[in-house]
Amino acid sequence: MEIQHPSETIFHAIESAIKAYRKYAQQKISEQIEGITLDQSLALIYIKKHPELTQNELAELLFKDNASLTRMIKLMVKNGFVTRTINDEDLRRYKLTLTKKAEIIVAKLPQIIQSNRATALDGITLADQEVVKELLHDIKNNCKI
Amino acid sequence: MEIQHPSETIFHAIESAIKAYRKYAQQKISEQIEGITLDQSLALIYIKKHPELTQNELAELLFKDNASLTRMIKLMVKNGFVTRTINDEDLRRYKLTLTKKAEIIVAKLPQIIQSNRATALDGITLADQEVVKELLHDIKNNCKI
DNA sequence: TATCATTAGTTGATATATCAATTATTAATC
DNA sequence: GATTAATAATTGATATATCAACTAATGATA
Repeated sequence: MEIQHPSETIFHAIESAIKAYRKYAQQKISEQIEGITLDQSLALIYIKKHPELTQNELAELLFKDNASLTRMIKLMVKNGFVTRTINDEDLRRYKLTLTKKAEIIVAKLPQIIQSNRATALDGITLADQEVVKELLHDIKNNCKI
Repeated sequence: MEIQHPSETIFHAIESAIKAYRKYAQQKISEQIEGITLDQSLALIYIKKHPELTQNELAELLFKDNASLTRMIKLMVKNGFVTRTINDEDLRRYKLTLTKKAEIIVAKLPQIIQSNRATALDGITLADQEVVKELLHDIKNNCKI
């Protein structure tokens, strides 16, 4: 049985594109902000905008395993980006809050991220982006078990 | 500055789709073959088809760091999928060869992979796939520094 | 209200990602 | 032919991915 060579598939193209973007975005962030990863940056944005999110919900948004997120949060606390406090309404969960250091970072991020996205999507129409989003959404749904 | 929320972006859609596909593909492989990852499976296919590839070239095809691939190969040798022998023409590189165990696996893989891809791409036209591939290719090129 | 199921989060084990530094070999240049 | 540059692969340090097993708290139900 002859299958299409992996590097010719759409899946290869998808991985290739997202890895290139992540690498580029991380570089651009690192140029201006020290000691933070792309995912940590996104985590800060999410926490700031939706402070009520549970870690599990945050994990899903960031495409991370709960276990990974636990360790990521732990590291972000250690690195002084986030503080964790008890949530009196539900003792299973925690409240995550940005530190001042993180607030300063979050203030800088939008320009960087905006610029990264603009660079990555240069010359690509919004209409095409929507087509791609829909197709990717279909792939995702097709893969639900 | 208000930027588009990360989860609304095309990058989020890309990550979401590829992660769903990888998870699905891994599950389907695991159902039929024990003790091998999706990436290791792809590595076997590449090695079988292009035995002359260096580890660095292989790494690029699999979207892995050279360091990651070194460890992956080491593990595949340990797990009895691959043997490494000296390359007399260039002592810096190695020859990678599939073991019998791996040959049996590689014989089973095409059906599984074919089926996985078909499931993931169900209802999506080839024409649309090409559009997406092109757009992803553009993103990749835009992100080259 | 006692039992059971669900939810939120953690931990251990193992594999992989990433960057930088390093070794060994080969290629290029003078 | 000696020096330098480039290539192939490895290693160390640190972070993350993944699965399974686990604790603790809350919710549902009988």
